[in-house]
Amino acid sequence: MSASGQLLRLERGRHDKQGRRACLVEAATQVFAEKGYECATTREVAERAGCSEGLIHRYFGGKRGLLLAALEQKAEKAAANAAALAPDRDDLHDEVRGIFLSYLAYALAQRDFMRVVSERAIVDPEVGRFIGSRLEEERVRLFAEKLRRHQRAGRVRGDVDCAVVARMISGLCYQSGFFLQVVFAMPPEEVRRIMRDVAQVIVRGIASPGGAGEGS
Amino acid sequence: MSASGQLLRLERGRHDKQGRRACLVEAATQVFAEKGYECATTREVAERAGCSEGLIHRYFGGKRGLLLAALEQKAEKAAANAAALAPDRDDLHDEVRGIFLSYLAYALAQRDFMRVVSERAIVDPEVGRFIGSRLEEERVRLFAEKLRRHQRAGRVRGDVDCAVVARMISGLCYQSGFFLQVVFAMPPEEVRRIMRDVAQVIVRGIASPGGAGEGS
Amino acid sequence: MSASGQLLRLERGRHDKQGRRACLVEAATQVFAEKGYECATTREVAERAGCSEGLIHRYFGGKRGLLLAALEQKAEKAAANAAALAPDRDDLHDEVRGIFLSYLAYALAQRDFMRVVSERAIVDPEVGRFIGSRLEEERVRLFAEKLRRHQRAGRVRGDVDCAVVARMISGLCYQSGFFLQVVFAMPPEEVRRIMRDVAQVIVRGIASPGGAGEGS
Amino acid sequence: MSASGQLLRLERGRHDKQGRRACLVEAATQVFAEKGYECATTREVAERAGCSEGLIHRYFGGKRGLLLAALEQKAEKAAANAAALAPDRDDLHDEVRGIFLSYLAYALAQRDFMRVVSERAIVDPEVGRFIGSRLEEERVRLFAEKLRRHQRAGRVRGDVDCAVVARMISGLCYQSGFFLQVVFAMPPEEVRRIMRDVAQVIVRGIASPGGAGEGS
DNA sequence: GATGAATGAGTCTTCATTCAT
DNA sequence: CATGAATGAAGACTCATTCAT
Repeated sequence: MSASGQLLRLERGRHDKQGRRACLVEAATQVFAEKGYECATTREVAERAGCSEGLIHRYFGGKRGLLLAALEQKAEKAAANAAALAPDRDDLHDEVRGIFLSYLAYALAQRDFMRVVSERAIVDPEVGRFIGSRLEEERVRLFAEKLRRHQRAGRVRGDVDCAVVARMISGLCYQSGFFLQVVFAMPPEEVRRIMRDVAQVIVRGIASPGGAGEGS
Repeated sequence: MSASGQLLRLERGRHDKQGRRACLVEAATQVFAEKGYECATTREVAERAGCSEGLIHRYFGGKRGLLLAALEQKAEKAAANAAALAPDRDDLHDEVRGIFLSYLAYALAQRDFMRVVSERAIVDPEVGRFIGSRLEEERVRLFAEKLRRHQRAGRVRGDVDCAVVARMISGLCYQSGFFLQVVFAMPPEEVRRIMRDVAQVIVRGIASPGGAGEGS
Repeated sequence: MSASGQLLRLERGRHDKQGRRACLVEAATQVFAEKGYECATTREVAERAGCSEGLIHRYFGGKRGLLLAALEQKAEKAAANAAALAPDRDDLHDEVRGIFLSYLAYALAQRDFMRVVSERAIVDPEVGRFIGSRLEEERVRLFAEKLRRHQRAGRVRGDVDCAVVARMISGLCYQSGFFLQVVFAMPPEEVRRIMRDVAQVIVRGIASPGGAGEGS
Repeated sequence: MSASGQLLRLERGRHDKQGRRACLVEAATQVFAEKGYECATTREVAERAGCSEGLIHRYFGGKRGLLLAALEQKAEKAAANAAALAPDRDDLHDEVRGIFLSYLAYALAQRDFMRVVSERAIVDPEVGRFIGSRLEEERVRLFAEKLRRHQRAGRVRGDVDCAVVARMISGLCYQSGFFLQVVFAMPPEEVRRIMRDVAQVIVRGIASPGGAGEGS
């Protein structure tokens, strides 16, 4: 989102711990996204934040700590944004399809930083668990809540475990949004087509028998 | 599989291009799995292969080329193994559930090398596309074939696009096998439980209306 | 001695130049002893003294000045303690042996700070000269005085230059107490045995011919 | 000795492991002596040796390993030189005085590298023990041998433990040669005067009663 | 053709010191 | 006057790659 936003700048030498931390996290998010974690240098982050390299180590304990801080901030923002991305729909099919399509767009926009997060999550177990328990769980919870609303309205079968379906949807979001589109470089329009069909299969799999879940 | 197999060894200084290449690829697969790509050193690979570092560059053009060669070998093996892992079943539910459960076991066994492949696929676009077009497509094709067999037998609705569902299944395999189990460190039994439910939802979503797709 | 004494503490922000200086010197003595001069950080000293790093520079002009101040304090204490450590004896042999043995015990107790002082004396010429002229000369003077008492009593040959012998004794104290025991890690009991013999050789070398200098 | 000798040089890129190691040890000895251990940089050592920095780490495992190697070489040379420095004398007093005076000259010549060795011996326990067991013991053994020769010739009392006196002499050598002259910056001629007197005291302390040990 | 010696560019990190508040 | 935020210079070490033998 605001990764490309205006970079906060503080005049050099100015005493402002909070501001500096924010600058550094912002600069780090940018540089990591552009260069990847390994290729990013603390020096460039410091330069872009307009402060000295030492501060990174004082405040975050090093390069890794800086990433963790950036992740933490990301998680907070993500929680706030997630709900806004796909507004509740009264049609189950619209809901599921909406989740997929909005995530596909989001993943495309965030591709660079997502690469960093994904890579680090794989390589660094602590980051992996952090992502799993903060970002992933958060999204699963949100989706489950959406599904339960439909379930209460009778649009989803009573014997469906919404948490499981939510996890399935979340996983498919990530697989299609990040892996298909970004890693495997599959054309976005093709991915969208696939996910529309996938939404239909899922909806058919969870919709109440006689129910009015199907839109198309 | 044979990652833990006996390490081929050639006497030092012996001229045997084919043998050397094989030694190096095998050693690289091991070292990459143990240390991760970045932390693995060409020196250790050469040592374990029992030859000189220079050879890695002569034969593979460097560390990256070595990984590519290891990937290529992996892809060949994977194609052979894939079919064997989940034998065809006549019950659709058994089929889908079998695919998931066998993949979960496979991912757990291959976790270390899988980490390397996934990480590199994310970081290195060429590796990403290679994995996408060789490993992923291969698996999707295999799954689609399985689904089409059920479709021809009338167990899968005629209007279902088997390729799409195959891709969905493949994505969910990877997501649950690697991300949930390995990256997010979710307990394997919990993942298995989830995927059994997921299989049911999918089957319900694609089974022929009157059909006998449901087992449990 | 009081290196392990209670650490004086002043409430933060309190204005008390004398107290602050004392706190800092005490904290510095501890930290230097524990970590060595190079590895000690002004930050830790400040933390342990309960004040800010900047004060070290304001009061002592930097890390080196802090060491100098600690040394100065040490020299004052040492002068006071030296006499007390080895009380005058009427037997020459007891006197010399007593000097050695008490120093051996002292060196063992002060090993950590002694390491710092010795190292800095070697590396920093100013510190070297300071130690030479304050600590060393002081001790030589004290020992010479002791010897002259024996000389006046006729127990030491009239043609002996007490200052020289005092310096010799002082040097042997340091060599055995610090180098043999601490640096070369020779077992203390062995060092004591050696120094008892050394005392005898010295006494025989300075005692009046017919004299009653020999005890054992 | 040859610290100021011609610096061996190999043309860059030339393959010569032995030669490179020798170059690096020699260059290190120089640079350590000039700058002190801490201030010496591996970069300068490499530059002066005419090779790349990485070699220091490959061959010696780092800066510390380089010092250890330089020390090892020093110890070998020292063993060879020691005997030559103070040739055997038939007069006991000449012998002892000769040992002192030759050491005083040696210490003055070697002052810079000696500073490094001493400092490191104090700070780094492993270096301390190395110096203690290799250099110190070697010298003590040599001196003891010299004394035993005099003892066999009846010039030294039969009840004198030559090993102890040798250690005493060795300690006084180091104390006067390095500490008095170099660390405490006492004028060399004064140190020589003191040590002549010290020699006399020692000789008087160990010479056979009726013996002809005294020269002056 | 194989070896392994040599390269050298590149990075994180540490800390005494300064100076805005 | 005390604080502690910010500085910035400096250095050891790693490793893929090259090339002399």
